[in-house]
Formats: sequence, C-alpha cells, structure tokens
Amino acid sequence: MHATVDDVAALAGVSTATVSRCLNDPDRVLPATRKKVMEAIRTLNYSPNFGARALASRRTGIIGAVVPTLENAVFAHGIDAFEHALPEGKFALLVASYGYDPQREREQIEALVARGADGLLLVGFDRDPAIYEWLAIRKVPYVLAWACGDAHPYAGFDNVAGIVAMVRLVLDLGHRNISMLSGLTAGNDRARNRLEGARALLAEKGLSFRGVAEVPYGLENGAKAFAELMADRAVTAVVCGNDVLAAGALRAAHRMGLRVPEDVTITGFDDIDIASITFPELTTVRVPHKRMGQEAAALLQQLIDGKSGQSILLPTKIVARGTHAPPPSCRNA
Amino acid sequence: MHATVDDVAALAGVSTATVSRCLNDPDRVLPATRKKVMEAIRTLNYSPNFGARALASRRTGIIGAVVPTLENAVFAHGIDAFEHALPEGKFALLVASYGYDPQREREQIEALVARGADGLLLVGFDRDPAIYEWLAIRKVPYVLAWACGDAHPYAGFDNVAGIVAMVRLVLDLGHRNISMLSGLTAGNDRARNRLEGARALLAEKGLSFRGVAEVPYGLENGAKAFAELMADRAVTAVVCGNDVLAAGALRAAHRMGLRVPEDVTITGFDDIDIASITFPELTTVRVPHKRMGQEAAALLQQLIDGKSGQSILLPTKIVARGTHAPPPSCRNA
DNA sequence: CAATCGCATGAAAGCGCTTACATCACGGAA
DNA sequence: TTCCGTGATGTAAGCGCTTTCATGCGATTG
Repeated sequence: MHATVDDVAALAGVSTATVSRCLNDPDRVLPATRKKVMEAIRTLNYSPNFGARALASRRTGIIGAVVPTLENAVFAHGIDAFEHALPEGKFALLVASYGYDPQREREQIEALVARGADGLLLVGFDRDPAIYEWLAIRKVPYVLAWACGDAHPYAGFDNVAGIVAMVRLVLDLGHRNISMLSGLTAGNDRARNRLEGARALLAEKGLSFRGVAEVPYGLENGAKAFAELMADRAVTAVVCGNDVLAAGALRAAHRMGLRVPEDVTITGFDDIDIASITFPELTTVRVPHKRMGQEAAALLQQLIDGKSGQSILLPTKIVARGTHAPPPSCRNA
Repeated sequence: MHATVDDVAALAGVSTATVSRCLNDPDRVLPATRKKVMEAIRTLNYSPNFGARALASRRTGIIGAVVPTLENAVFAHGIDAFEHALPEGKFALLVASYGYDPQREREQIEALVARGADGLLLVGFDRDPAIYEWLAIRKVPYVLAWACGDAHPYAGFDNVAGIVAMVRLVLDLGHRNISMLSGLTAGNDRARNRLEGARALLAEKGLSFRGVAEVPYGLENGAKAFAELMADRAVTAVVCGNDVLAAGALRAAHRMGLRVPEDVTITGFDDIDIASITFPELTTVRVPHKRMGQEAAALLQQLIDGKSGQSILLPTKIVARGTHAPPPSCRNA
C-alpha cells in the first residue's frame, strides 16, 4: 500500500539502515548518498510509519499535557505557549482535561502514558502519591506548572506570595472587613494556597475573613457567591481566587447597584484577558502564563533527554487597575 | 525491563494471542481464562506497548485537532467539548495550532498525520487543495468545523447567515452609516464570510460600509482599529467580526468618551464569556461551540469507522444585550 | 611499507503486538 | 458409534522501523 523503508532503500540503491540514518541523523551519511535517498523518498512519497518507528526507537515524540479544563483561559494560554515552545516537528502535544476530578485526572495521565507520551505536563502538585510512584516506575518524566514546591520538577509561581501581595495591598488601603471568594480547594493546591495564604496573612495581623465562599470556577458562580458574601453589610473588600470569579463578582456588584471601587473593592488573580475588559478594569495578580509554558517546555525536554533540569520559579506581580480603593469609612474620615 | 505480552501469557498459562484478545475483544475469551489473564496483568503491572500495538493494528487511537490558536476562547472551548465527546479511553487528542499561518497549518497537519492520527479536526474550509488530496491519498478522515460547505464533511454553522442576521438588526434600528471591524480575511473563510456576508446584505439594500478595518485577532488591535474607524464622525454603528475585537472596540469607546449604545452601536460575534462581562454587555451572535465540538467528534468517529457520516449544520442566534440602539439621529427625530 | 584507525555503509536481529490460520475438545446429528 | 460443526485457544508470521555489529575502504602513522 504505502512505500516502506525497503522500497526507498531499493530505489536509492542503499540499505534500509542508510535510509533510516538519513532521516534520523543525516550527518552520519555522505551528502551524495543522502541526496539519492531523499530523492527516492520524494518520488515514492514516502513517510515513515509512526508505529514502527515508535516500536523500534522506544520514543514517540509525543508529549502529554493534562489540565483541569481548557475552558479556563489560564490553561488554554499556558498550553498554547507550551506547544509553541516545543521544537517544531520533533514533538507533538497530546492534550487531556479532567474537569477538576482527581479520579479522571489519574485516568487521563494513564491514558496519555499508554498512548506513548514521552513526557507529561501536569498542573499543580496535589495528587495521589501512587500516581507519582507509577510515573517513576514507568520512568516518564514530568513537569508541574501553575505552582511551585520542592517535591517535583516544576515551572511555576508561588500562589501564596501572589495572594499575599494582593491582600497586603487591600490591607494597606485600610480595609479590615474582607471576604474571600475562592475556587474549590479540594484537590486543587493552587486554590488552596491562595485561600490559605491570604488567611495566614490576615491571622498574622490579628484579623480573619468576614466570610469565605468556595465555588466552582465560573462567571455565574462568582456572581452568586459575591451576592451572598455581600449580604454581610460590613464587608468592604472581596478578594477573589481568580479573574473569572472576580469578573462574576463585578457583574453582580453592578446588578446590585454597588459602585466599584467606591462601595466595594474587588480583586482578581491571573490577569487573563477579561481582567482588562471589565468596567472598571480589574485589579489583579499577573501570572506569566506564556513564559511559564515556555519554561515548562524547555525543562521537560531536558528531563526527556535524561539531563537533570532545574525547576523555575517565576514572579507574580500586582496589576493595580480600577477595582480597588480605600473602604468607604476611610474616605469619610 | 517492562512486562510484555509474553510475560503475561507465561504467568497466566495461556498464549499471547489470548492475552491480546482479553485486551481488545474480551468476549471472545472464556470468563475463567480472562480472569487469570487479568490477574497476571495486574501482578506484573503490565501495560501494552503503544508502538507495537500501533504497528500491528494499524491504528493509534489518536485524533488530531489543528486550530488557529488556543488563545481564542472560541477554539479552546470547542476543543474542550470535542475532547470530552471522544469516547473515554478509546481516543486521545493531539492538538496543534498554527497562529493563522497557512504554511504552518499544513506542516501541523502533516506532523499530526505522521504521528499516526487516525482522524483530524480542522477549522474552516480554506486551504490548499493539495492538502485535501494528500489527506485523501493517505486515507485520513477529517471533519471541518466553524464553517459549512458542500465540499467536505463538517460540523459547523453558517457564518454568512450569522452576520446577516446581525446586520439586519442594525439596519432595522435605523443605522445607515455602518463600519465593519473584521478579523484578517486572508486564508480565513470564517472572517471572510462574515465580512462579505455583511457587505452583500448592505449592497442588497443599496448601501455600503462607511469603513472597513481588517486587523489580527486581539483586544488591543480591536481598540486601535475602532478608534480609526470612528475618525469618520458619521459612523453610528460598528459591526465586529468577533467578540474580542468588539470588546476591544468597546474599551476604546469608553476611553474616547463615547457612550455605548447611545453614541455608537457595537456588535460582536461568537458569544464567548467576555461578551457578557463587558459594560454594557455585548450584543452578539451566539455560536454553539460546545454542541459543535460534540457533533464534530461524533461525525469524525463515524468516518474513522468507515461509515459515511452526515455533515451537521448548527444554527446561530442573535443575543441582544446592551450595546445596540438606534442611531443618535433617529432618537432626535 | 605494514599496521592501525576512522568512517560510511550493509546485514540482520529484534522491538512487542495483532491476527490469520491451525488445532483441539466437546456435543449433537446421523 | 462416527462424523462434523462450533467455539476457545495456540502457533507463528509478520507489521516497518532502528540499531548493533561487522565489513571494507582509504588515509594516517611509525
């Protein structure tokens, strides 16, 4: 049916070994020979069989990425950057998502490894130790992103540091009655670190949250939870675990007739596109998603090549836009 | 190193053929035998070698999706839905993006096929006929999405009908001095159909656009182009080719001190999340991204199984929110 | 000038799985 | 009792490539 190495070898008048070398390590072949082979390849319209190649060489050139969801721009952008940073033609990206369900994440990881993934990109550190063991046994290299830690190779950032900087800003404005609108923290170390990081800083100052809501990712969920949080009239600031929740909160505020930031301060986390589209534009924590994707790709390649790569911690940064202000009481003073 | 079928067969006291049957077609094996085999598999921690399997069975269970970019929520959501609709465990999704560069798209398609993709999901119809021929020769089934047409199997919608409905709405409001803010149309039939569809409707009414801007996808690009379009003071409505451009336009309008929709009407296309976050919320054309992803997955599987699937045309719908109103002159009247 | 080395190439052995075909045991029909 | 059909299982032949090792040649060295 399709041309094989044998056909090419026959037409070019060389052995299959030489054909293979032309494709995988051209320098090990005399230019003249190479030319003949390449010509044969072209006239036969030959392209190597993937399965055979994978079987014989024990690598597929496929890298797997397992993310909670692509619906969150945070991951979509990160994956996009990651894919662009993969050396053209050498690797392809297998993507799977698990909708924040740990069981499904495990299945997806196993599925990608079963599909021959040479390496994996995973999100965060939180997962059953058995998974890490399994990966170790199978000798599948991996890089974790969107978080940081000592236990595993990562290219990420410090969620605690990010939220702490933001809460500090809110405190410095004079807010004392603060609530937090967090993503679901179960099995999600990013969300958990943001919530706990904020909580710890408050505790340090002898304060605590007026209220805390934990809701699934989503605009509408953010809006609803915000309304509930604001039932407590004392609250003057709502710190959100991510931009989508914050955008939802902002929309709810509009609908409730609350002025932002005059009546209430709302902050986000991630700095995705929507953060600069809301009105007013969202004060948030910028995360270098693009850079992170690139660094993760570089690190993973190191590991795949058997080198011992260095984890990378990227800085986050407060982006002060229009949704923060001193609490109403302070303005009265 | 790792357990192979032979190891499993030996431990279970059966032949490799039986092991293979247990994995691929369990019903053809006596329950008692199957149990023994499964046990052996578990104790050996066996998992089949992907390359060998692909080589012997001539299919990989990998499906490729080639999209312009994952940064556009439109594609991220579609891909997400597509992936979820793939039968769990049977298929995995290889994703590649090409940044709207036709040459790169071709490379990505070839790369995915070289990686053994059993089928492809592509965006739109516009591409070098040679690519379609190549795909036909290689017998790789594919489904096109985000558009419709007779030439190829698709699961998509009618971009012309969508924009026509929107322009009709704008015309009905009384606008006559309309400009269009379009995405780049080169090699992009979705953008082109939207622009040309709108143009054709205007022509039908004896009108034409006051101005047309074609810019690359992006918030900032939309904002800048909007400002230029509005240099023409007669313009009372700007129809945008997608929501991101519209959101950019809206932001520019705010900054220019224009009231929306009192001073100017702005419309979008796609109805992604940001459309309901802007202030005011964006009037746009809803596209059933999720449903489209699902239908595309179903259709592609039919084709992979050798059946002749039926293309699917999904409806679009105007979502009338807050960025449209009669032109100022009409209100004066 | 002989011994040695380096390099391009060829021969052939797998890589681990699927599957066509052969085999075997069993039960019912003749 | 004999024969044949049926279904479960075994045998073994590849699938198309990579890679190790062997080969042979010309060049380098003492």
